[in-house]
Amino acid sequence: MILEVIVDISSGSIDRCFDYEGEDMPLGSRVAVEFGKKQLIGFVIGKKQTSQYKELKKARFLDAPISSEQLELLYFLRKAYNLRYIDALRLFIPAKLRDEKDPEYSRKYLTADDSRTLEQLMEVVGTRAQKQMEALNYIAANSGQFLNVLIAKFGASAIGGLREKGVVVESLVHERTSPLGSIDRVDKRVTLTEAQRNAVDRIESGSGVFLLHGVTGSGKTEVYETVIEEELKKGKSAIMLVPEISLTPQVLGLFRARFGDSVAILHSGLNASERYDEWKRLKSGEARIAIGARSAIFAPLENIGVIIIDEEHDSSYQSENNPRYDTKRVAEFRARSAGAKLVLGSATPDMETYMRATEGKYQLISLPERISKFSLPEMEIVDMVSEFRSGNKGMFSVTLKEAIGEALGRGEQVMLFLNRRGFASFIRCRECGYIAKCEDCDISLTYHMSEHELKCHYCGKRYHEITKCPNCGSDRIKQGKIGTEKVVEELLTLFPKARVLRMDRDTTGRKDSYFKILGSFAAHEADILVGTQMIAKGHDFGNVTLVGILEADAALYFSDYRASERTFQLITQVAGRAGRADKKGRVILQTYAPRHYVFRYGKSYDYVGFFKKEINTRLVTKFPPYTKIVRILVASSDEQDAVDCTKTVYKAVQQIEKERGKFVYLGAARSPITRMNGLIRYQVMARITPEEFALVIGDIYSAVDGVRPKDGSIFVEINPQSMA
DNA sequence: AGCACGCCGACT
DNA sequence: GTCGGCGTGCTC
Repeated sequence: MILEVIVDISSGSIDRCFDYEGEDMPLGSRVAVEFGKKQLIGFVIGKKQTSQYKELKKARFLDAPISSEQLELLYFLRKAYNLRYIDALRLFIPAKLRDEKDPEYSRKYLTADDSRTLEQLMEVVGTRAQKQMEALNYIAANSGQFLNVLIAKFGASAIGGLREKGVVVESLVHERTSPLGSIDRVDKRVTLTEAQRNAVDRIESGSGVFLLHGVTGSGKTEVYETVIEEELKKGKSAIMLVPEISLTPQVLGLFRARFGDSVAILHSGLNASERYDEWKRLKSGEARIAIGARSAIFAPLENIGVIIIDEEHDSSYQSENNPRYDTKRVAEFRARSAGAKLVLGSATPDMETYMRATEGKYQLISLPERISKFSLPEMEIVDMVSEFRSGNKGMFSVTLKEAIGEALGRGEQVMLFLNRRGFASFIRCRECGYIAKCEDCDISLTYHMSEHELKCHYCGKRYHEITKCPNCGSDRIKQGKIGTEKVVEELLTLFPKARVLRMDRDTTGRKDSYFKILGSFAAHEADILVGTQMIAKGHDFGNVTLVGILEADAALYFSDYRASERTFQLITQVAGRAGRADKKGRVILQTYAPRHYVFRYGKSYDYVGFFKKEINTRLVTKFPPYTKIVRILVASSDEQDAVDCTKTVYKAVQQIEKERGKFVYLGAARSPITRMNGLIRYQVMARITPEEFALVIGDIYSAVDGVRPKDGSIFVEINPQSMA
């Protein structure tokens, strides 16, 4: 039998089948092959009787990790995102299955030789070897430790000395960092509210895609859990996706408590063998619920009954690095091909999602009421322009200062949000709140220091630098951007006794420090938490009664068409942090644009009102969901090469436009971040109506594939989440 | 991705 | 004369 095999090398020129000889085996089988002179893993995606090649090498069957349903998904991914076979295949299998030579992720573990007493061992080591003695004592006191830990602690030579002297014993230990030992299922009988019951019934009796639009605290989670339970009863399986950031131990604990061992959790904290274990439990059917961040959409489940995407508006569902894909679209495809339902849940749905719901493409289910009697906190909007005019030049308004003082006085906690996204800085007049915007796109302009120009990132239009406000003539016009450090600094001069924690990109370099900071704030080891929107999600702190948003409008002016939408999401999310149970919360929102509609609707938690207003703006300015933004990013170490490649691509896309129809916009320019990792970046931007997009995207992909920067990369992004 | 083949500059 | 640079082409 001739097998058509995709080998495990990700390269454009090898993205095709190679023929091998082998026994009959199912499609999706994993095989061992010799490719050139290398031993590789490969995947069988086709079978045939004859080959045009004479001398075929043999493929050895290993296992069959990919189902036919997943293979369908493979072809979808390939077509929709121009992915290579192997890049898509890799999504379906844990890393472990790619490198078998890696034994069992076990680590060497050293223990003191227990056939002798510690005294005897110390004698062997000798008093001269200080470091070794120290290490030996440590090992004995802790009844052993991993080799790598010991080396990090005492140095390789000291540990080497102990091993040479034979005073320690080595063993291999399979390590599990987070023991997933059996957990008993707690039969938590939740009584659903009428609205929740209704939602469950509609989902269970229907099919297709549902948008579960529920305000913060309306109990979406119970709906998800009940739906999953019902599907399990029908003998089906379920996938539930959550934003990476909300995969907290608490959330996981809740699901484990409800579903016990039938849930497999795929999160970034797992090491390769833990991930493999969870994968195997799903593959074997031992676990029938997969919970995880976006990549869990590829979980090896059969007979899927429901796919749930919580916080569906979250930007982490869009993969920004290869392989690039949009989880919601993948989920929609997978649900349809598996005959499963898809439930998208959010308090602030994505514009596109909600539009589809209004068009009847998705079924809209609303949970308008909060479960608990406590209403959402009151929002106060403080006008920073009048604050500035009346002489307060600081970053805290009088109202906020007083409120912080009061909260601290009562021993309660405060969260302060600083809206700082991306790199771009907008230009704002501090006297009147004027913002420099593009005449054509109504998007804030970005100041480019090197060229002393203002630019629109969506159409590339350039404007002269301005030093005087065109609106009021003031010269207090400058880049509006403040950092968390400055907030903390000013905070400490105002409240010297307050214990302040800061959380942003800089303080959360390591993965676990994020949880550490939140944990320490939850334990009331600090009074005030200052951070970017990172702290807006998940995590409820019972003692937080005041939330301040310092630059509530900052996100409005990032050169991004989603600016208002993101601001609305942020306000809603942040408001959910203030006040719980018995303590009434207060939200203070500082802005230079108090009359902007996002605040009007945000204040009253009126998503639908906001949506209607915003969707109209999108229609007028021709942004998604009324268009698709196609961004082709060219990166090269050589400026001229980057320019040449960009020109070639631009011309090719221009040709496509000429042949297939009219785009809303097409242009080429330097990328907003011109340099990244030593590469010069240029981009071609297009805005295309959805109908035309379907016609031309294939051609655009092939045009891009035909261009190859010498030393760099080129790729296509659809509706990029950020323009960096 | 690797690895081989292949054609031009500075060294024993 | 040779060692070695990395450009191009191939892997069933």
